[in-house]
Amino acid sequence: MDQQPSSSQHTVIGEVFIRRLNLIGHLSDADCRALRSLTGHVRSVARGEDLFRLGDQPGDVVVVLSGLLQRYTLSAEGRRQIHSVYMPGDIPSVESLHIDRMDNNLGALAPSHIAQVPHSELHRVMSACPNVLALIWRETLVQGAIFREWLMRNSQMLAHAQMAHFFCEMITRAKAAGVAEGNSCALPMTQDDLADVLGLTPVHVNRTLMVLRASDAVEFQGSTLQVRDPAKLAELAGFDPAYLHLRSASQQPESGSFLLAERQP
Amino acid sequence: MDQQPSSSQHTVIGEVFIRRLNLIGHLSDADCRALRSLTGHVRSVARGEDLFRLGDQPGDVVVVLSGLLQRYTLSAEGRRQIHSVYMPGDIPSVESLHIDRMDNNLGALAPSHIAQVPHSELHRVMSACPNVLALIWRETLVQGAIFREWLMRNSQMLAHAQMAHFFCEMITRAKAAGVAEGNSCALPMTQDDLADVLGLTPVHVNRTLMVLRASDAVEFQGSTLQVRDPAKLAELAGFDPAYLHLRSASQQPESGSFLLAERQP
DNA sequence: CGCGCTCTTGAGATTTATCAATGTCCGTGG
DNA sequence: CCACGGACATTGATAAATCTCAAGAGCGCG
Repeated sequence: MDQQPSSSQHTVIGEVFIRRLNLIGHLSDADCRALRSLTGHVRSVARGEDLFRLGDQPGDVVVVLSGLLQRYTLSAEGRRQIHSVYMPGDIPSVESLHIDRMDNNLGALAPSHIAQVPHSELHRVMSACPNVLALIWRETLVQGAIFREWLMRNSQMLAHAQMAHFFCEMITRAKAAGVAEGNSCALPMTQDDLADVLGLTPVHVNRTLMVLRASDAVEFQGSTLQVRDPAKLAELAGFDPAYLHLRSASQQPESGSFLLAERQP
Repeated sequence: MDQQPSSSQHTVIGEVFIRRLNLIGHLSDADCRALRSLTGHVRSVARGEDLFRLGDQPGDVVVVLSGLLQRYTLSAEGRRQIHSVYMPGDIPSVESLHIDRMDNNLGALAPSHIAQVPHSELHRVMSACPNVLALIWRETLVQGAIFREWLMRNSQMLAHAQMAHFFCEMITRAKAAGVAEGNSCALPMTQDDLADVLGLTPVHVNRTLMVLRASDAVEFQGSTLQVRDPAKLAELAGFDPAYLHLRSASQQPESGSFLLAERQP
């Protein structure tokens, strides 16, 4: 893994915001200019490391540059529920702008690079650009819509359909973010992690995974998700991407050069 | 049921906002004055009736004055998942301010009275009072935190613990909103509705309910929730109200006279 | 009085969990 | 270069939680 300078990286951070907000709305030139002025610092996180813990009062917003982050809680009996998985280009902790105290944890599922942007920086830009404020607010609401979909998925669907649904969401988001290659994308998480996303047992995840693999719809192995038959997968999952509120579901921007692509040769 | 005038009801609507926002933050006198200027109109909704449907583009925000609302989706196989339950004093559809298209449905679980406030009215107040904007944003984030907790509950907990958890949340929120009487509150929903909250079968809900009743911790009958042993219930549920982000968990305002209390004599 | 909605009960099927062991891959240190 | 350890994946056998189907009971309301 190459060493990242932990100094300020204005351009990179602004571009991530611009790209992400453009996926769910429209930015004016002035908005973009303001966003490019955002400053913060980049650092790397090891798998298993936490950025914020329950009860913390973060002063920064996090941006994922590479790797994979998780938002999770531990239930009373010590079981982990993963609430979200964040891929490069995502902005995990926007809601900390207006909720002071973390009611969950933010950590890394894989070695990752992130940028941290002070709240004050974002407040500065938002008060200058009402439209940016509206879109960042919308971003938090889209994340809320995803929570609802996950609730439906985990509560109402059978294991194989749940899993297919999760894979559909991941590949759709990866394509929108420009971090997919065809119908594949990096998904550096273990079967145990997947179990804690879906609320299943690792053993059952393993067996379900083999069923999906046999159906030739999708494969999840070696930290990579490969969708072999998108139509079949979507049907298994009953997947409708509307809840992601992407401006255009078919959107597929050119590869995101500003993201630190984690290539394993 | 008494007939409500469907004319503008400035005072009532403003007071609901003031009370709700004061539960999760601080309003200045100027904020309150501005909120009292909100206008909208009141109407009643029958059980089973929908206010907004998937795909709609609402122009109003809804405020619950009496009864009980649900937010729900139908899964691919036609199963209903209830994502939220809204009691008097709650503001179900705030997120429609910045998400144009509904990705779920908003309907009534019981005959209810609601007020509808045009988006333009809220935008007017929010642009005059940044603090009101921040608190309304926070309100949407708190709703997101509740989604996360429901995800954890439905994915990780056993039926009886899930149910205890839901009841804990309801009584806590009812107390905070001032619509509880001691350790009881109105909860006008059926066992089938409860099943679609918890992602269980109505049959299993019925059996689990009897277990809880026998444990003498809680009773849910005749549209009323009665918590007999709060400590035992909370322990069963592993309940920690932190995710509700109430300013003070022990807060118990005087009975909300401005809410149209639905009294069944 | 009877109909519809909700609640209750029973018996058996299905899904998923649990426990425990084995297998595989890979990096590290001797 | 090989042995070892650790993390992750796979397998088998059994148990537990929950679902399905089906029928009956209670009760409010027209």
